[in-house]
This record gives sequence, structure tokens and C-alpha cells, in this order.
Amino acid sequence: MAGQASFERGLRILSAVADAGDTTVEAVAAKLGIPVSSTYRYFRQLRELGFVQEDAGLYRPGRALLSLSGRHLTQSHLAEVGTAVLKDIVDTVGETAVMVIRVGTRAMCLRRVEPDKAIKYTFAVNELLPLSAGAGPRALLAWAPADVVRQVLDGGLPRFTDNTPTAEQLQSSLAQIRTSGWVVSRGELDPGAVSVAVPVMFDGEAVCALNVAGPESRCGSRTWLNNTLKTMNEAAENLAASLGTLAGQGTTRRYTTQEAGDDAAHSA
Amino acid sequence: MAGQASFERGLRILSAVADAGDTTVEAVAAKLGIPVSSTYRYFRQLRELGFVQEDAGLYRPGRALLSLSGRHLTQSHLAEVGTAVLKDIVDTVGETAVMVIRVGTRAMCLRRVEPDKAIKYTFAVNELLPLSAGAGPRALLAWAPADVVRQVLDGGLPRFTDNTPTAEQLQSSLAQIRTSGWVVSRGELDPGAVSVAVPVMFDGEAVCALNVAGPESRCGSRTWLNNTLKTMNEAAENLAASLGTLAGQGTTRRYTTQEAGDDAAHSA
DNA sequence: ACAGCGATTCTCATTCTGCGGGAATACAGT
DNA sequence: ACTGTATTCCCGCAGAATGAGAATCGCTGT
Repeated sequence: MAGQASFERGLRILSAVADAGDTTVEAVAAKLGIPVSSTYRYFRQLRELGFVQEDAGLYRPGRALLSLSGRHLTQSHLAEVGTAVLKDIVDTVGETAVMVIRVGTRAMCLRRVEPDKAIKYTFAVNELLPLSAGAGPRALLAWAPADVVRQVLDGGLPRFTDNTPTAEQLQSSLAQIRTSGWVVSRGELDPGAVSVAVPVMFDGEAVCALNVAGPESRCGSRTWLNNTLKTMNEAAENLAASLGTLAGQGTTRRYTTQEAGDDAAHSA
Repeated sequence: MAGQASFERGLRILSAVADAGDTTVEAVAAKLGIPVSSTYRYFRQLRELGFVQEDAGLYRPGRALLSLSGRHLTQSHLAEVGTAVLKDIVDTVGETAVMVIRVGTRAMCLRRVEPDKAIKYTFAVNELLPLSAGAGPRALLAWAPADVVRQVLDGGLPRFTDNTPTAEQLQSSLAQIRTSGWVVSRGELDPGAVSVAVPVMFDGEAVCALNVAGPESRCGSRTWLNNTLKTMNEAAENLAASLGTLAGQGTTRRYTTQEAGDDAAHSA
């Protein structure tokens, strides 16, 4: 009666993964009554198209799903949950923490939380910045698509201080950033400021970056850097996890938006 | 090379609609190079499954897409954008405005904005309430799935005041609410309080409800009710529109989350 | 090295679905 | 009645999807 049987099947499988958030091929096959062998075929394609991501036999929603529902929703979520995450960071680290996203070939600070101190780093919220200078922007650049990187490198890099990186320095640092998973910048935008950033990775993509910055006097030491990075990595992981539908095992704290639900009915 | 050709095709079509936000069958067919006749076949199925909604030849993302990306994201978005919407309402109406969502067989206040007045109605945020009493909850109930309605009716209705509706009153009011598109409650939860609510409809489903409440002394008149409803309906429409990816024609004010982007690259 | 095991991909004969150009229908506007 | 646009129908067949089972892959433990 319907036609398009295989398409519908595929969508059901996709929905199943989106609902479960963290499931196996067999589980889905069983739930939907589809032969395992066929289910694998669908999963493969879903994976290739980025709708699901796989990790050690466990499948969860992929980035393509996020873009399906629009940047709007994703950004709302980041802004919403991000505030709580940033507050936690500030509580632990005691320096300004911000969340930056990439907008085309620019970076933008989406959320900011400041510590209760006289001397602190202050970011402008909602203003477009170059991707080339500062820890947060550079973290975004490191995971940006190749064409964006090229545009930034070719577009002429603005210089703010003597420490602002040049095109060569920048280019060579990107690969290293991807390897280490974090960036530190010393006085690239403002003299005397130290800034650390980590990306929030979701299915291989940097959805946004967390950035902590403060005066060199307080943030210059290696131990400070290590402690801060530890806090930030934890935060980034939580934030990334909150993008996956609901997921399962709670490692550390989990940031969700209400989702109190547990009553009965879920209205498909 | 891939196999599952039709599935991939369907997903591409779905993505196209999600991206465009407001498009026609022909446009998608042209863009993807798929025969119109086949494209219609996919659209029909997508519509039947709720992934797209159609209105006068224009197609836009449907509710199933929202549930694909998880209640999380949707709720984050509502909470995020909702605050601005509520503020506008409070500015215009001068009474407490809240946003309530349905959680299983309960209602919950997700966001609250209060006017700067000594006497005002105060809602508890993040607490579960019955769906049976009060304007907001009842608006949600009116559009809830049948099994939820049954559960609520059969579950024994708590009584708060003499005006708290009984099961019979409740049941008969639901159809009327669906027709009129709004609810008013007078002293159902608290004596002397008037409460008005409208649902935020997205593709035939009540995603949440907006609720304005205040003392009878200020909110008793028919003109007040009319003016308030006008404001609320506008707000509800804006909120619903913000759930569609980005959509096009701006009627009144449009609430979006940043989405500044315009530079080049959008990284698929 | 080997066995054991679960996850994943491959194989392939058979079934039957999706395909798409074009006709038919529906419906609004004039 | 006529024009245009949106949508569904029609229909024979190429070829896609199917699924049981075998074959691989990648482990871990011994």
C-alpha cells in the first residue's frame, strides 16, 4: 500500500537509533523485525552519510542528524547547556570562560561567564573575530574544512600584537593542535593574556570551542595549564555528550535540558 | 557502488527540505536532478511519516525531524528562544508569562518571566503539575495523544478550588479548546486568579504552551482577554516558526538563535 | 599460535520494488 | 470554459533490495 518500502525501512532504522541514542545493530534489527543482514546494510549507509556514528559496535546519532534539524536547534542547545558548563569551569578555574563557534570564516563568542575578580579577561559576546588569532578561534580553525582554512590563510591575517601568529606559524600549528587536542595562546590578541581552548567534538567535527583566559600573572604556570585543561576536557566531553540524544552511561556530571520525562506515553 | 540507492535518494531529499526550510517539490527535484514524478513519491511518504509538512504546495520540515534530533534539542531551543518571547509578552501585557511543556501525563513550567509589579501570579518553575487544571496544562492536554488524555481522566483529578474542573467538564472542554485555539481558566488552581493559554503548534502538534496569568482585578475584562490573546497568538506563531529550520518570509518579529552566518562556506 | 567469539561484510539466486515519461485528475484563478 | 499548477496514476521492466548462510575481520584469553 505504501511503496518505497526500503526508504521507509531506512527511516525507521534511523529513528530507532535517534531514539535509543546508543544502541547496537542487532538490537535495532530485533526491535523492528528486520533481518540482521539487511539491517547492517542500512547501518553502513547511514554511517557513510554521517547520520549515525559507530564506536566499538555501538551506534549513536551522527552529525548529519544535527544538521537535519538545523543549526538553530544545535546552537540553541549549545547556548542553553553551555552556560551551565561554563559556570562550572569558572567555579573551578576562577577565570573567564567562553564558548565560541565558527560562523563561516569567523569566530564568534556565543556565551561568556566571568569570575568574581577585579582583574579578568573580558570577551565581547556576539562579535565576529578572525579565526586566526586567540586560542578558541584557532581551535575552531584546526578542525574547520580545508576550504575555510585556505580562505583564512589567503585572506591576510590581521596582527594584534607581536605574538599574533603569521600564516606560516599558523598553518604549521594546526596539525599539532589536532593531535594534542588543545591550544594555548599567549598574548596573541592582547599582551599579558593567556588563553586556553579545547574543541567540543561531535562525530569528528568541532561543534564549538571552550576557551578560558586570564592574566599571565595567574595563568602562566604549567600546573595551572594542566589543571585547567583537565577541567575543560571534562566539560567539553559532557557538552558533546549532551548533543547525542540521551545516551546512556553517565561518566561524570551530565548536562541535559530537563528531559524529566519518565511517565508513560511518549507520543511517537 | 553503494546499493540502497533509493534510501540515499530519500535522505538527500529530506536533507534538501531541512536545508531549504520552505520549498517546493519541483525545486527539490531540480536541485537534486530527480524526475518530478519520483520526487513526489518520496515527498508523499515523507509527509505520511511526518518528516515534512505541506501547506499549499510549500513543504517544510515536519515534527518527525524534531523528534529525530531528540527532545533535548527541541527543548533547549524552546527554553532559549522562549525567554525572549515571554519577555515580549510581559512587556505588552504586564502580567506573568510562562512556558509549559508536557512531560508524560504531567505539565511542567519550563520558563517564567514576571512583570515588575507587587501583585502578580507566580508559577513554580520545573515542577510537575497535573494536566487537568489551569489554562496552560489544559491547552497541552487538548492536543495530547488519546492515551494520555485517557490516563489523565481515569487517574483521578486533584481538586484545588471549587472551580477545578471535574472529569466531565474537562472532557467536554477539550474539543472546544481545539476549535477555539485558546483556554481561559478562572480560579482553577488558585482563587482570584485568571489564566490564559495558547498552544505553540508545530505541524499539528502542541510543542508547548504559553500561559499568561494575573489577578482577576486586572485580568477580568473581555477586552483584556482579547488583547492578551492577540499578543499571545503572535508570540506562539513566532515561536513555532523558529522551530522550522530557518524559513523565509518574516511576518512580524522573528526569533532566531544567532545564525549570524553569511560568510562563505557552510561545511555541508 | 590458536581457539573462540561477536561484529561485520560478502555472496548470490530470487523476488518484487522503485523507476519515470506521460496521461489523468484536482483545483484555483479569471 | 479555459489556463496553469500541484499532485496522483499508470505500467512494463531494468535492476535494486532482500536475506540465509558462509566468509572475514579483530579481538581476548590461554
